[in-house]
Amino acid sequence: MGRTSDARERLLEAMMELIWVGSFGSTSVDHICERAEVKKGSFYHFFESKHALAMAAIEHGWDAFQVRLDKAFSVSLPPLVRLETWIKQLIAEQVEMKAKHGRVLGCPIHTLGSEVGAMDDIFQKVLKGKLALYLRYLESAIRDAHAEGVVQAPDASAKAKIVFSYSEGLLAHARIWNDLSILDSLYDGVKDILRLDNSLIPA
Amino acid sequence: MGRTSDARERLLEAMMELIWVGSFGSTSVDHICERAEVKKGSFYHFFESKHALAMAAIEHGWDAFQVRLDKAFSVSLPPLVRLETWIKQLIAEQVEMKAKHGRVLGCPIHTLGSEVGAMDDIFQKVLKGKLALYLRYLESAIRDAHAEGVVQAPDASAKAKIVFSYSEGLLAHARIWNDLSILDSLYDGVKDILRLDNSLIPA
DNA sequence: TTACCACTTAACCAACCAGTCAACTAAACA
DNA sequence: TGTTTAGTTGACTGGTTGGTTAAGTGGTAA
Repeated sequence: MGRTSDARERLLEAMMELIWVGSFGSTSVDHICERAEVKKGSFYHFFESKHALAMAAIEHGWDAFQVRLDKAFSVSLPPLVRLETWIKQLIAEQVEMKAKHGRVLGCPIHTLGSEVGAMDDIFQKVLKGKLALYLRYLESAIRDAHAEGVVQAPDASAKAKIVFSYSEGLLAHARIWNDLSILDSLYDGVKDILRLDNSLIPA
Repeated sequence: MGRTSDARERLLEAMMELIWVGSFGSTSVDHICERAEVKKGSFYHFFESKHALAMAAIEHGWDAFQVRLDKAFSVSLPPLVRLETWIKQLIAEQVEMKAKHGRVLGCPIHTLGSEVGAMDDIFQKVLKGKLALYLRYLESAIRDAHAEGVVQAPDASAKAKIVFSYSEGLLAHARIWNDLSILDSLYDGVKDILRLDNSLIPA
């Protein structure tokens, strides 16, 4: 009963875009509504607050992201290929966003998490959950790679955390410099951390 | 002539504190004035805008930080001791801030830089300058360590960038998790990246 | 065909935002 | 001691903030 609408989806996507390009603090409800072509009353019909929309937008964005993660880290692939695909996807996404918005955007979860700090408990809980999930993909691939003997990582969990922090740090660096070429070193950096002399892909 | 005042310094410190604990966006001129116990009129007597104060506060905070960097990375010390002192200082600072504000704050320049992205050119120029300067300390110590043969870093510049991105990523991680213990792995992580089996300090 | 209700619309609110200003105060120096 | 002037004060502005409300509109399902 009643009419249908895609305003909810348009709001989710506008919010994600604005938070990613700018920040949570710099994104106002009016801006979101304008971008989504939705009137303010409709906004509050679908979401009870700006915070609630932000949470839903992160959740929504993550779901799409996880599909790509599942593909990149498919257990059907050799572990080194998984890692290589992950890096390729990551860079491709940044290239796409730079083409779209003229800026290197980095990782939205890390950027948003840094911004709000531990100021908002519920918010932070969601972000921490996603980041922990992300880390698991890396850890599993590195553990498998170690088991195959193609990588030196007796403590796969510790190694994954290093790779993860490094990649997030580098993404933030690229965002601050607004320079895609900074990401060129990601491939070699991960190789270095994992002690791979040759290509990630075995010949 | 005319009276003197330390209101300028109080404003600089209040701004630094509020930006570091929260964010630029969440910090209002009223908050700054309240924290610094300065009336708004006085604020605009010393600084022409909130932006201008933020820039001055970063500059002011960096100057104090650089004194500690110069001490930690003193060429009089063996390169590995420099790196160890750097990590010790970094952690000590985070411990101090957590005791003071109840939160792990991470690196203010990286956090602020991520927040404003490339949206504010002048802002970003200052932040990039500081980060580039910071990187030089690491690079020099790693190059010296390699020359002494105590570290495996034929490309000291590349290695320094990895260590730097890793440390910034880890700091952001600790901020998001609001957990000091995350920083415990910094020591081992840097050792791993630099290929040091034993303690950083030679026996 | 009609009744219901999910959705839409625009006007509205109090609080807050960055920034202005003119009158005022007191410390430093001659 | 008197003059200068850097620093102080509080009231003010116009615009924006997140959020509310009440009256409508039109698609859907019975």
